[in-house]
Amino acid sequence: MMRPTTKDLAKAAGVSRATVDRVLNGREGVKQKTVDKVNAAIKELGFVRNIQAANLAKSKRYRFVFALPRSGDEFLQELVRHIKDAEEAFAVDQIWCDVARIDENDPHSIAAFLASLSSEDVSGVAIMAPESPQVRDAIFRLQERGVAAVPFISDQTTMDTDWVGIDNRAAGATAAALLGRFCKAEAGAIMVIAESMQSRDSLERRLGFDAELGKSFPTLTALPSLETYGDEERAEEIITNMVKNNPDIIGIYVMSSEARVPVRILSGLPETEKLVTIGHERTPFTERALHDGRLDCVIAQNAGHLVRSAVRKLKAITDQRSTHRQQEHIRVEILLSTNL
Amino acid sequence: MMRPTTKDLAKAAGVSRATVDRVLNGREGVKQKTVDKVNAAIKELGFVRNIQAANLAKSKRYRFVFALPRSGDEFLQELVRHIKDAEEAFAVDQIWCDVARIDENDPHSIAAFLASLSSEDVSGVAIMAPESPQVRDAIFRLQERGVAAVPFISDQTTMDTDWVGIDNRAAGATAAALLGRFCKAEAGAIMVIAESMQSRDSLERRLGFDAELGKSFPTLTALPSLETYGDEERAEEIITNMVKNNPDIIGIYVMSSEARVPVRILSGLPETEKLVTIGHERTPFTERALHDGRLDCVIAQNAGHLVRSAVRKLKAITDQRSTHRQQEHIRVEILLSTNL
DNA sequence: AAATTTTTGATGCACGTGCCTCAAAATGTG
DNA sequence: CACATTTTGAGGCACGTGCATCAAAAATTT
Repeated sequence: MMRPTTKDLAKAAGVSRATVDRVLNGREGVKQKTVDKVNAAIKELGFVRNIQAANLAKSKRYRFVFALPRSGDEFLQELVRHIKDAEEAFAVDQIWCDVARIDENDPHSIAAFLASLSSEDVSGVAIMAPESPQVRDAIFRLQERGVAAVPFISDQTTMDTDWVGIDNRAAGATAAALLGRFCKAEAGAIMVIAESMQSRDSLERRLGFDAELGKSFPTLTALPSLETYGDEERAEEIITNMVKNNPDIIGIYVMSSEARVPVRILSGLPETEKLVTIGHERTPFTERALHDGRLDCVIAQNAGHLVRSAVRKLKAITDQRSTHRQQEHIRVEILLSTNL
Repeated sequence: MMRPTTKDLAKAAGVSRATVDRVLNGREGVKQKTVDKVNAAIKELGFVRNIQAANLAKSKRYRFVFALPRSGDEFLQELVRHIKDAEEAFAVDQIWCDVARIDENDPHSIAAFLASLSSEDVSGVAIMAPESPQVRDAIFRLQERGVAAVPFISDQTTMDTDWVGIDNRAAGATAAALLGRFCKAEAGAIMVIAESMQSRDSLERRLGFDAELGKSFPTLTALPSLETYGDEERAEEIITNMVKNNPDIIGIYVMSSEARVPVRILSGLPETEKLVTIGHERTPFTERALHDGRLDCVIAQNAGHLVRSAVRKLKAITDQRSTHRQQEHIRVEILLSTNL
């Protein structure tokens, strides 16, 4: 019930507390033999450094920054809200959280922002930005300077270990599985609406979607992805066209994380009223849409979990601990009107 | 970026650190006027006690006990596994977790067990047991002795504030919604299999199930609940009978948290092979069953979340903090083979 | 006003770790 | 061997809070 302390360690290893300190904090000028002795004692006693006491001694405080895109609709607001909540919840652990807005389409400015952060005043950053060489480099240099970094929701291929977000392939496959099972018709076409197919996230969702549809529902065909580019007029035009030209549409998959515009347009078209429609992310809008039937199902990643997981990961990296993968795995959630 | 300390508080309130200490820890012999002064300063500075430092000073360690039923199959094992994991993950916070097995059907022995716990060596208990007057009383006395307590998965009506578990009504409703949508037939009967309808959990699931089925799928009828009482032979007999006598069964809802026995029996009956089947809880068995199609869907409460939520709640109570409800809300998860 | 009680202040140690200084011991070099 | 260099030890202060003790001040009673 009592954890061994550095004092116990010193006694067990037959060295002084000063030497234990040197080994624990990786300082210079200790003979390999002594290092080994201490490490052996650590193992034998099952010593775990008391981080609370260490932080107290160092007056350490954590400041974590969430770098989020400047543009975005409700889902982004949800994230910001949960970051504010987390700030409160983690206050007892001496953790501060901040939001910084970055221009997602300007890798140069993102890199510049990351370069401006010093480990003096920022312990870690959660970055939501599409991958690009500049950003990847900036993240790398950030880590070299001793600032923890995790990709947040948007993935950076190079650092998949500490990634915080869902498996987008699984998300797409889940959407397909539900669409397939919800559609009563024997055969037909599925309309797929995305914001853009440039991002890895969209591509992976589409891959997962097609794979599952082909495997489990071969009588359903997915139409080519419509890209709205976040432009409302364009969205209206291409969606209306697609509906007019494809009378055999029996289901709709809104792949983008902001479902508001597409769903609003769809509910204005009488042809799509009774079609099975699936969207992404829980927001005030999608909640309402689930209730009144404009959406039949929502595939979501829990915004609160995302934020808290990012915080825990950043803290673990800062503390030089390993994270428990299992605990930090973000689930692909399925929302119906019954389980909100 | 720097939190105010008790020193700052003392200065701001115009009193000594000793008096601040008396007020913060509710000791006797302080004039009301002085108490008010200190409280005003707390508010003004936004003072938050540094729990890490306090625990260090008190050499406080947390020991939490999970009181789980003695009998149970895979789901219980999952819980135990996650408790072991949590033990590791929370070690940095000086938290120890233990499992104690109780006889769920003997309220007297449960009460005796709870009575044996003293706040000296146990900080809190998560209790998984059906409600009964004896247990309720024992929990009450436990709390009076300064031991935190939360109902765990099985609910205790009287203390719904700190309850850790899912909304079973919503779980039942979700099962109904999915069964309804997954069944391609126009009309038919749904078989419902439970371990026992004595527990509140089962009753609430059934209530939610019937409500949603009646509301959204009026052409489907739910048959009376079959109760297996955890007896394999009995289960085989009543399930087989029910299938023989109801050729119009088109879906099956296995309501109990241990789906193994019923599903095994069902897959031995040719009549039920292609029927839509929904079960509860993620276990090695249900995962396999999802993959090979014996189960179409699983409604689950995340065992890891349950455990960690219980630990955080118990810690918050012990620290005399309020918990963030939002964060601790356990979701009704929907699992398909695509989102495991 | 004196005696008593209540309230407050001053001070110091403890918790486990980080970090510093200075001296002592061990090791290596010519 | 003497000397320089590397490695280790001893000790102490700091972090923010809890918990003592003892004396001083203030309020209350007689």
